[in-house]
Amino acid sequence: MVKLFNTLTRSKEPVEGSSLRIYSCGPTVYNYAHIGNFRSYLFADVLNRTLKLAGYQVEHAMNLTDVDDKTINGAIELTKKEPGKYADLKSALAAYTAPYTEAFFADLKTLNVIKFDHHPRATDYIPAMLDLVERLIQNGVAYEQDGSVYYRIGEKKDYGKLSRVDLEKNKTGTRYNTDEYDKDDVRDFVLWKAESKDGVHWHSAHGDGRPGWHLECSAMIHEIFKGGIDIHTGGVDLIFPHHENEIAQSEAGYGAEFVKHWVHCEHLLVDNRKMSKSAGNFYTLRDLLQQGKRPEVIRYFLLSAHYSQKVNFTAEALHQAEAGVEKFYSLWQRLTRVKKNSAQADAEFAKTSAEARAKFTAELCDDLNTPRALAVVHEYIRAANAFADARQDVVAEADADEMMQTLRHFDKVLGLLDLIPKTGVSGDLQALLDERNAARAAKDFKRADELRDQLLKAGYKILDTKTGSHLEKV
RNA sequence: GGUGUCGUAGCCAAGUGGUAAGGCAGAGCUCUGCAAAAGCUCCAUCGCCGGUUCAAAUCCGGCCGACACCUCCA
Repeated sequence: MVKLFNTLTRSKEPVEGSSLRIYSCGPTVYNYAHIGNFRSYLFADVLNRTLKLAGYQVEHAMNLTDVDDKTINGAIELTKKEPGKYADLKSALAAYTAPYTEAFFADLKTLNVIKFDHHPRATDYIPAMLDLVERLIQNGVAYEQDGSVYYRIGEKKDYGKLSRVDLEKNKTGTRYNTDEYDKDDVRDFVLWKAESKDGVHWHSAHGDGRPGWHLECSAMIHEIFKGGIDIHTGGVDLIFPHHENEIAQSEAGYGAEFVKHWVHCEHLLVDNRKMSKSAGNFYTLRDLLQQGKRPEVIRYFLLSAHYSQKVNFTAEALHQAEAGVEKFYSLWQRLTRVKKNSAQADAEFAKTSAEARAKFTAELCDDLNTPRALAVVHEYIRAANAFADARQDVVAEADADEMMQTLRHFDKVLGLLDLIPKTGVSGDLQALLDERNAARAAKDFKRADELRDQLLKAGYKILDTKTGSHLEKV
């Protein structure tokens, strides 16, 4: 049974049921996603993987926001750059968002995020959104004003239950700019925005317009899951107003319970500061890869802190993550080359392994405690290395299997083994290694050390073991 | 102004009433021709002050210090 902290109740609650419907807020495809975004998507991945490891059936959707102010501005820029190329602004919008959508999927793959079942795009769900708008008007909680439709917050008695924002108090001392709005109440939020024929627009009973930001998630959840969902995830910044508004419109429009479990992931800081373009500490995944950072290291780094805590992205932290990944890989590679015999399995070690697997799962089931899960992994790595040390790298096949099976079990959530760098050792390198070992056997240590340095420069370090020498990528 | 989060060793980071997980870095040792890798050993009383309790990092109050949301934002 997995337990998750529920933002709605501010307490850890069990996830009931065996078949779960999950919706995670995904990217707005107006740019390449940054490392902070990926924390959130990786969090969704860890949730997904953990639930499956714990035996749940999972149907998981992550949306793509492809129509909003930012994407529309991008589309307008496109048409300015290449006048006449696009039939209308809507097709320019599609052209503008396509490469970022593609990049997003590529980036998820780079980080070894398991594919989600659905990736609904807002523009594919306009009818569903308009349907929700009509329901809200019929139910008396939304009203039209100059071609736009607004949600009347005053009608929702428990508005604010998720974020615990008290709009009555917030009304004064506020940053709302009243002049910009034609709404009955400044706090009301827009469901449907009137838009001229020149803008990105769809036809509706209220004239031409386009959806407000909050609308898509409610409509898509309703369409895809035909009802409420079990878990909804997103970054903490979405709690208010986005998720609060989603709750309001979904509950008022569809009636039934909307979301059982709200789970939010904290922000990532870079060098202890909020990441922002103006501060010059804004990194996309692509930027980092270009700097030579490895995806598996980024993945490990993001797992090393609990999702509910801020995590600080620094060069030092990344270095520490790299060391952790190396330890994991290095044991895996050791196991692939260990000499095997047909001796009986070591019962005590089998027990250690089984306990480690169980503990790993248990830690994750406890509100996705990845730091504790990693602690279990490290303890196991130590035990396994000690086991192999004691047997001078000659172990029973059954024991080797046990160890690999355990690492694979960890990897069902860690997702690191798929990203292991290919260690194809060329014949040239192998020849150098052989020559070095021959020199060493002949006690020509000067020559042996020269060759070792040469290999290191080529990017390989030598591991001398009882069963022979091996090269491992640095 | 409102709401909320956080402050644990040089660094990263768990633990939320029973006497401080794990990792990185560092030191010593084993192994090694020397190294590397691996293993073993060592390395903190939890921002400050007060309170509750047999017992507090963990609960309560105050203070100090970071930060987030309230506006597009993962």
